[in-house]
Amino acid sequence: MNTTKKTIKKAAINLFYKKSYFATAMSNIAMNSSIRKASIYYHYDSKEGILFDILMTTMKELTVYVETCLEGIENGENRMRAAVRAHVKFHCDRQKEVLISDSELRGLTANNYKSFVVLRDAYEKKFQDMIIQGMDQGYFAAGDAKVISYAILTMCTAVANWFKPKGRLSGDQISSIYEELVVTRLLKESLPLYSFENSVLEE
Amino acid sequence: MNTTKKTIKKAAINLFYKKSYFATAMSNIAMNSSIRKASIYYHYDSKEGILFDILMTTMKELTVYVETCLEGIENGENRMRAAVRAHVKFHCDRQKEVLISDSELRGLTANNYKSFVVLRDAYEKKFQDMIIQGMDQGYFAAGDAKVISYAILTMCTAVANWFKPKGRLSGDQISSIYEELVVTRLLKESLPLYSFENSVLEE
DNA sequence: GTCTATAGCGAGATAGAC
DNA sequence: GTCTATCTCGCTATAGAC
Repeated sequence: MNTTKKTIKKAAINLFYKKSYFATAMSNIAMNSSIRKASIYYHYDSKEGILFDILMTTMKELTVYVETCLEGIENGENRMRAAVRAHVKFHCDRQKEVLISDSELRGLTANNYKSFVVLRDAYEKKFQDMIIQGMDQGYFAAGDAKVISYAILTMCTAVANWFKPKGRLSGDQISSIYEELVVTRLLKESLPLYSFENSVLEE
Repeated sequence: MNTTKKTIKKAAINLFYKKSYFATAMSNIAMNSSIRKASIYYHYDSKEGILFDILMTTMKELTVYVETCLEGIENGENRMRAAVRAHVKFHCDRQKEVLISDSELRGLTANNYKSFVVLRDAYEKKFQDMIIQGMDQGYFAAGDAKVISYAILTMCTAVANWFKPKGRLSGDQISSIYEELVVTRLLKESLPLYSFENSVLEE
């Protein structure tokens, strides 16, 4: 992707985040890219094209990032820990893009919407499978796997709603807190007492 | 509020939920209210006036509902349980309005935005205070109270993102699951072993 | 209280010069 | 590849009849 296109995309990310997709005009994007609005159409077919580009690349990069962080980890609990860490970290580092991904899907026409949802569902399924496997094999506490998956994913995703880049805690610190909250508390809490010592010794 | 105004508000809620605030035109609202768009301006000053009405009444009703559900409950843990149940139930029952409240704040001009945020912050502070008190008094496990508050509130709020009115689980069932997830797992998990029996017997 | 008609504006997108 | 100029459309909001 050439420099101008990158500039346009970055300006769009800032504006869609700040004002929302529909409230952002092509002229706004143009002004923030130091270009005339007609020139944008050399790089993108339409306004929706910009949104689609942002959404797809963000979703793909999230998927790749989490996969990279899981590489080489065999143990199921540790994979879950790494996945939560990576998901939360990405949602701190790429706050604007992921918030757009969360709230601007209604800006997509049917086909583009479908393309995006395929990626998102595949991503979410990986988390669900990790949780279900843990429950099946007993290293995570039993529970309604679907609901617990939603609870965990939405909780980790929502970090992007309140994270402040210059706040008290860094993205890494928040990732660590969430790793503990999710895996130690949410997923392992209700192990029966008699197995508690075992589960500690086994790790 | 008269019948016509209620009809307009209800149509707006459906459209803002489905298409977003900015993508909804006054003519859309008019059509779904079986009225001409000019007639809307007899009931509301502006399009933003409709949004503001929806946001404020929803926030106020949420606050009143949760307060009502807490009435007469003294025990701190039980208050937290009731608050989570009520919050989640409301987010199932009033799914459309709360999703608008979550994603359309950028449609408000400065003064209206401030008015809304005052209500929202006051509401969230009640949850935070319950959590902090529980940690101080030791019936909730220690942790970063701020982050845990955010984690809990965003997780419970996000139920509105995936809840399906005709799905497998009712709002009441989901409320129960979340009550357990939040209070038993997230907030009580890491009590040290020696106090575990005590904390069970004391309840 | 609701209507028809329209003002006034800014949007997304295109044409064609350079 | 970027520009100026412009098309066409639909938006929020208002005027004034009934």
